[in-house]
Amino acid sequence: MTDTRDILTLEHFLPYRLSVLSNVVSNAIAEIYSARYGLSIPAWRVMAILGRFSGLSAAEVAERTAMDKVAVSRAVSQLLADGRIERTFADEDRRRSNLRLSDKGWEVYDQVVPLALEYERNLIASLDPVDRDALDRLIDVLMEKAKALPIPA
Amino acid sequence: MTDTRDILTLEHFLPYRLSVLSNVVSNAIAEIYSARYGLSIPAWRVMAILGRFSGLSAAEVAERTAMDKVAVSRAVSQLLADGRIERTFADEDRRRSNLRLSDKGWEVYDQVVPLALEYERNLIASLDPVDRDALDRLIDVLMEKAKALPIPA
DNA sequence: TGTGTATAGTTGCATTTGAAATCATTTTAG
DNA sequence: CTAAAATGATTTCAAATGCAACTATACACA
Repeated sequence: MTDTRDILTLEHFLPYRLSVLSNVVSNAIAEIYSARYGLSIPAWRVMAILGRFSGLSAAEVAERTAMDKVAVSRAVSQLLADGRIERTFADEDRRRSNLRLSDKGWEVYDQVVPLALEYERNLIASLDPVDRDALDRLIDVLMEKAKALPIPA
Repeated sequence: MTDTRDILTLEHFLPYRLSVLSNVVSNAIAEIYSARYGLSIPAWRVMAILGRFSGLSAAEVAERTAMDKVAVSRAVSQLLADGRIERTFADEDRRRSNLRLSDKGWEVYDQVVPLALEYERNLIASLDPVDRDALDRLIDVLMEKAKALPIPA
């Protein structure tokens, strides 16, 4: 009978390491648009996804950004108020919104995106192509696994 | 003169991918202790670090967990109220706290840690040893780089 | 010693967040 | 055709979070 105690070493615990890394990176990116354009993280996420897929509904934005629908709703209000997106409602179902960047929104988008991409380039600059592929693959594998894993008993 | 527009593809953008992965994993882990033991994420982080390094001050907890000192202060109050940690103040500097798990705290710790470790094991179960090493190394490299990178201009 | 500065930790306040309730519209079933 | 259920989106309210101000103790040095 052993009475050894399991010890959790945070600095080696993958979930913790991911969380710290993700926070540092997200905060750095947020600097690009928060101070300069007064965009919250949710607001920028909405703009980013609309830059890629124009005409999505609020629910589709939520799904594609992994955001809460309340967060999307609030970000959309703010962006509408600032004139950075436009909204119509679908003819065939007038509950359903159609969201897209306005000209003003595209201007912001065109300023922020190159900076965000540059940050990413710098971040991975020290990785060789093999490492970059490995990183992409590992994230995909972990993501799939995490989604499939049952909530621990 | 080209007028191609940079498009940010969120699903390929590393900071976004990290954020989503980290959220999914953190939420799964939080399930282990939040519902069952009424522990918030900050409270559990404090317990986890005290299980590893007993006697730390609040500031040292903050440093080692990458938490805000206000968050630590509040988590400490809560844990004291629940009787899960004990606090004394250092003789040589009575501002400085000494925090440690109580017997009751260790009981919770001993329940949660094996489940957290099991979750981690399951998460990386499909990675071979080479991939696991690569993952650890890549996180370290990115972490160092992220800390060193200037806030984007 | 006394005065100014630094440090550990807490508290107050304003903002953000999230869950649940609500509103409006559409779809389904009888 | 209507009543009930479902869906897209917003609002409400309570809890979590973060910054700045504050308290208490310690240190520096004239």
